Amino acid sequence: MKKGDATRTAILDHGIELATQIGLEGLTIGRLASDLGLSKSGLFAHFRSKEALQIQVLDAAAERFVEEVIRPAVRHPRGEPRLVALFDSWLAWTRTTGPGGCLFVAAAAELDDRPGAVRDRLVELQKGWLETVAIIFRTGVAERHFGDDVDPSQFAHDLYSVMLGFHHASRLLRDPRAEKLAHAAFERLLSSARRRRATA
Amino acid sequence: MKKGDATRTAILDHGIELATQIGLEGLTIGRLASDLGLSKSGLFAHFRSKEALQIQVLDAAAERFVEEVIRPAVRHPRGEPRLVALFDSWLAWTRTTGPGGCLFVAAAAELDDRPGAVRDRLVELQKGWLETVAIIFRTGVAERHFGDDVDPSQFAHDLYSVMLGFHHASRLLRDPRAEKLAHAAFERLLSSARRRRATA
DNA sequence: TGACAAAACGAACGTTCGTACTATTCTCAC
DNA sequence: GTGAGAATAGTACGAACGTTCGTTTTGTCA
Repeated sequence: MKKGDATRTAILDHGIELATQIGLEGLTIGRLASDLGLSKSGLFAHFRSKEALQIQVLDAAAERFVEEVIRPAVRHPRGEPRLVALFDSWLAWTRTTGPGGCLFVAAAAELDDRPGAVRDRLVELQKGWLETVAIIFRTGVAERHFGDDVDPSQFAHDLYSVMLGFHHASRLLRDPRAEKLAHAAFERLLSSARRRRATA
Repeated sequence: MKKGDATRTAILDHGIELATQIGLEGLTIGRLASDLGLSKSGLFAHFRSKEALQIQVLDAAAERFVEEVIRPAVRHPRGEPRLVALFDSWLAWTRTTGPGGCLFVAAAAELDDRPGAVRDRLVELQKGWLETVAIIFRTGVAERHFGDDVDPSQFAHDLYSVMLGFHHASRLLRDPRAEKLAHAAFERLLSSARRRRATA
């Protein structure tokens, strides 16, 4: 059990890249196979349905996401520095994943009206991600960087909105100011979450 | 030339709805035809390629968007009230369009890596929309509701980010708090744009 | 090395896709 | 009411889709 796992990994790696560009539904077994120099049936045998392939692509991407975005961030000091690191590594991630930006952003819009196991898995992953952001934010409340009157899940939602906005400006509009806009929005978000100085 | 235009309109109407749910690419001539009780070839004759159909669906949606979102908003007083109205009518729009939310949000993620005439048209429309938001914001600066140190295009970008976040929470996550989260984010955006009272 | 399993192959399936033709039916101005 | 032209239907096409099957190649360990 060695060769098989190697190809499977290669398939998923390329699958992530492809799905980011043309969508999880647009991801095609034939295309995937010919890109990797495999036969359609040979590739198909690894997964036994397209749905399984899609889910495993999602899971593989999530694994990489944890490794490349979350893990590096939690090495930074709790609170605001960790959040800043998270934001930065997320920005880097959208470049890393290949020319398509972030798979999860692409999949979110694609699957939001398509019930099924793939959608369910994506929702799970996204909820987990938002929860992670909220948890990291809470470390900032504990460190007294942020006010305890700020709802962590609201903060997580707002931060993700910033990221979605960046993705839109950067990937669709090809706006060269995208990164600047995102940083400004992030800074505004942070400053509104910081502890009020004099009041109450 | 009367019957033809009627069917064409019906096709585009249903096309908008369908494209919102399954994407502009997933939008299929056969499906569209059978839904409307037309033959594939009969429907196809109205547009002479799928690309033309997609672009006309986009244009039809844009027309409706102006009618349902922008026009009602500009009937409100310049400045902040107009912006609030715009935000509210946009929220209403995501419900109106059918069960799929906003076509443009869905199309944005789908087409961001697919070069072609459809993408070009979408980018045009989106830039126009952001410009409209910026213009409305400027009326608020003129009315001294907002500070003149705020970049209108940054504001437009931030507002659209809030909308993207709402779409994500509402359509993918089915979060019942989606609307509340969006309103809070919008309020935070507004308050940070308002004129500083005492400083500088 | 030989035996057994894992992995990849090639061909075919039924379906659906977009598009190209031709033929038929409908609509409306005269 | 009829004739012209628009609107729709019908049929066929090549390609690609996901999937199944039986076979062949490759890898692994006793």
